[in-house]
Amino acid sequence: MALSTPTAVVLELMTMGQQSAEHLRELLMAASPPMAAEHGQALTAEIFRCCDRVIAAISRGATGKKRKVTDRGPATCPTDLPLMPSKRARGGAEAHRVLETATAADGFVWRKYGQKDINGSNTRGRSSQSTPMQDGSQWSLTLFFSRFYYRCAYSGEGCGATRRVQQSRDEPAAFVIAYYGEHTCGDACWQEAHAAMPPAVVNSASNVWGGIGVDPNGGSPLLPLLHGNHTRHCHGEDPYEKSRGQWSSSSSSSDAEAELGTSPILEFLEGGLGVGWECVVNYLAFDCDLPRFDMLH
DNA sequence: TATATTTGACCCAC
DNA sequence: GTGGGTCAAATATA
Repeated sequence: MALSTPTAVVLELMTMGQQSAEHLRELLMAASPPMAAEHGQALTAEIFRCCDRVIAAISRGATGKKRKVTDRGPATCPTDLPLMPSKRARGGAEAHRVLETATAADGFVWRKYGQKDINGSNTRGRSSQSTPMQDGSQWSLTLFFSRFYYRCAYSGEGCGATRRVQQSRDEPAAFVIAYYGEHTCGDACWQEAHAAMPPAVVNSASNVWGGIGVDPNGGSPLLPLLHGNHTRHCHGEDPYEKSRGQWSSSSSSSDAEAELGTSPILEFLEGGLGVGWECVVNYLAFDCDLPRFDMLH
């Protein structure tokens, strides 16, 4: 079946986008004054370019290697004792809950150990749109929130502190960070983390990264730094993918296109959807809410 | 090669 | 049955 996969759907949508852009260009050439037509030509060219990039990226991704299916067999460690409190019980046992809008850095070194899509049945906190296809069927593009689980990098030394990061439903521009347990690794880990943690600063006014340092969180999302216009000016790096790397200090923000490309989805959201989507599907949405496609009819 | 991240699967509470 | 938390093999990266 041609449209049975999200990849096929994206390709179909982008092809439709190309057609629409072509139509728009024709309309602009026919009806607009020279200046507007010139502007419109540039815009449609941009749309074409974005569509091409998305299609190319998706096509590459479709042939990429896949994770091998694991055979874990039955109950791996039936004798394992729970290291954490009861899963459900932890919901009311969190030690600290923070609404972060500036930075997720808290000075500790965290290691990501899991990620889950949350509240798939909850319409609040996600966005969706229906997309009629050329074959008459209709698909909905649904954005789910994901929740990220981190534990202290010193968990191997007995530190039982964990952290849970989730996009705020009430305030999508913020992250709710919940802390569980206490750091038993002492001041050492905190100080060590701070020693290697230059302040991460984003000049939101100019949309240029500045004073960028090493991500101290070992994978924790600094996503609140990446909102809004930053989606097009982050040097083309996926903040999650680069969790172990260094934040780019380049100021060539306008050159994002040339440096994008680590992820088809990233390209899709960075360029393919264009400015109109920028405020909605920023990095926050990019990695927390990978688009999903559900058949309506 | 070591280390960190990703992600499918498992387990458990509700 | 479903949602959420965690595990651990596979994979990526330095």
